[in-house]
Amino acid sequence: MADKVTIADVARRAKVSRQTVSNVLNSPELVREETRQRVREAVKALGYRASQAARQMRTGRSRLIAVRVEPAQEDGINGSVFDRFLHGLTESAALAGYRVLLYTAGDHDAELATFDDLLGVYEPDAFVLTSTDYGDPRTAWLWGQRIPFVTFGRPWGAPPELAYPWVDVDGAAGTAMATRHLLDAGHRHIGFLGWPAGSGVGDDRRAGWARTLAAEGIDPAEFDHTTADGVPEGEAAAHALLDAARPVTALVCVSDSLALGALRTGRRIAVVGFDDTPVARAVGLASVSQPLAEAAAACVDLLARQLDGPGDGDGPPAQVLLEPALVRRLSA
Amino acid sequence: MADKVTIADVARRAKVSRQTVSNVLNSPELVREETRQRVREAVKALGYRASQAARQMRTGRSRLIAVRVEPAQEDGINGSVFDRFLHGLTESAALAGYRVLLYTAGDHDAELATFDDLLGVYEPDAFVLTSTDYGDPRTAWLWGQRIPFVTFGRPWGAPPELAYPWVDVDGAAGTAMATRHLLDAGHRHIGFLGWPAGSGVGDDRRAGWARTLAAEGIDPAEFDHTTADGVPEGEAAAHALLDAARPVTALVCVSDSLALGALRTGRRIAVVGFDDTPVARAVGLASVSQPLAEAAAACVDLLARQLDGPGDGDGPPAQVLLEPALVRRLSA
DNA sequence: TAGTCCGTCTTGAACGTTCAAATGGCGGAA
DNA sequence: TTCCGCCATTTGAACGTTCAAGACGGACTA
Repeated sequence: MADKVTIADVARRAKVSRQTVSNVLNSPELVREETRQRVREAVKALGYRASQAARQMRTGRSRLIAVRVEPAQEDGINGSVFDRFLHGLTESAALAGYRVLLYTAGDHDAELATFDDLLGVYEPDAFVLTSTDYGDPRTAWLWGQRIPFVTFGRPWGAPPELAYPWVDVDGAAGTAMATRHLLDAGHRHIGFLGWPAGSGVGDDRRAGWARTLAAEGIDPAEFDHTTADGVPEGEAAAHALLDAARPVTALVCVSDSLALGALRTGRRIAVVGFDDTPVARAVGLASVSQPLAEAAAACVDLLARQLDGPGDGDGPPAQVLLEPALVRRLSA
Repeated sequence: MADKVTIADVARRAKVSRQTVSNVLNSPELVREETRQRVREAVKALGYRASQAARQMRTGRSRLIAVRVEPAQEDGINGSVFDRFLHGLTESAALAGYRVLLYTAGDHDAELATFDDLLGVYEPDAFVLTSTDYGDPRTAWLWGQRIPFVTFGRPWGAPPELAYPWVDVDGAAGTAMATRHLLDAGHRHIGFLGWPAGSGVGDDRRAGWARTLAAEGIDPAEFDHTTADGVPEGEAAAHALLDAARPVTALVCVSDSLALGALRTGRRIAVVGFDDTPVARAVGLASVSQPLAEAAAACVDLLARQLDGPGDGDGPPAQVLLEPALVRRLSA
């Protein structure tokens, strides 16, 4: 195992000073073309790579982005969504010269403590927060400390002075798309299996379905059914809507779990789920698919703009809202 | 945002030298009890945390464990397995004073290049490799470079001189358990849906089923069916075994994907899958469950033993084989 | 009494990088 | 000719920690 190659080794070989090597790597325009070449050759010949730790000592930048690994959901069907997002994030971060550092935390308070701990020890340059909810204390905390961060998920109900950058997928557009598709297929009584009001994500998805039905002159209220997430819950809820006075012939669901439950009724109805999880693919369930790799790339992009951009945090914090896609399968 | 608290700040406040503070934190037995107290108070009062970057400069230890995020499988059903493992790993690592650093890589060659890159820049102390296969070049490379690592998965077919530490779950024990359960329920013609021979994991799982049947005087050969992974593949394979001269009445499957396919035949047979993925839970599929949190903890434990242990890598590299559990559900 | 050792604490140096300031050569303007 | 400014490069210092070595006092030993 070769000993560590330092910038001094490169300098010696290229017959220049340490600083010139550093300049070639960080501010090449300061160095004469000929010298640049010579240094670059020495770097390549020796296989030199700048030590991140040493660099961090001077610059205060760790080139680390911290992300929380979600505990697998009880239900777990949605686990793969985070999985794919994380994969995309790691890949995009690497391209931008960053690495992803993981942490876990039980609840929000524990997470704030972990923020503090991480910042003291590993000093990540930024955080990516997922699954934001109403009154999320994490965004306010980070904002207060001036720590760069992005959320994957809109700032549901956050005070407007917290104008931080976020990335999200337009859930309403997704359910609208699904509803439109079912209307085009001739359905009129299109139900919605959703979560209880109060979750930003759930309300957003319901809104897309409701407004699309309303635009056709159909009152959605009667076809709306609220339940906790889960396959059995979905099955029960679907039965309720199927056995109503005016039974539904199609269902748009807020999650694949609920949609899967609807399929298990065995009744001949069209069903569309949400998230295009592996289960959906496996059982032929149509579903709204989130562009997770793009979302991850957008997160990294927004962070890089804050971290590597010019002035300190100038320009308006950008927000990105991505369009989901409807994946048609046997079920619809 | 308070400026960074350094060891010198603590030293000043406790009226001792930098080194004494360092000793209180790293080798408390060298410091007099009274002084220790005083320093500890100062640490707490100032909220001091040792900077990992500075520490790394001196000690050469980054307290980082590198793990590759698997690209979501085509099928994706098994994605959540890695998810849960990763979560456990992050948690266990944190308890041992380490953090998990992610990377991605297309194929084995790209991964070797990434090893080199990471080691040059972030200098992780160790790697955790998942899904090892026959003739895996990664273990040999890391071993050659004397980089500490553990694999989650046995060294299938690796030369015996590569006696590195590993953690795995006894797949054969899992399928044996499943088979035994089906025998106890009165089944005799118990089929196996497996992957083509040549994958260590698949062959291992097949072996547990085969030896349990053989012990009952039943020749397994006739009930063995090999296919690629996937739900449709499982459905087709199950049909083949059901329509054979001596049809099976129960199936043990190498994966939940195949088991799900078997369920979709709609025939009345008992089915057991493998991995206890969310899908299994959702559709009531019995499945063999791997203790992933324990496996992750064991990985961290083996690494910590190498990294924080006494002498340099003395003692035999430990191996851990964990027992899976059978989760009974509607399907069996 | 002098020498040795041990327990406790301090001092100086080093890890590898980049920032800030200094150096030296060269061309052009006064 | 002299001086200034610019370009290319070098030098010294600093980031925060731990290692290695040293200093000091007191107890124990010869």
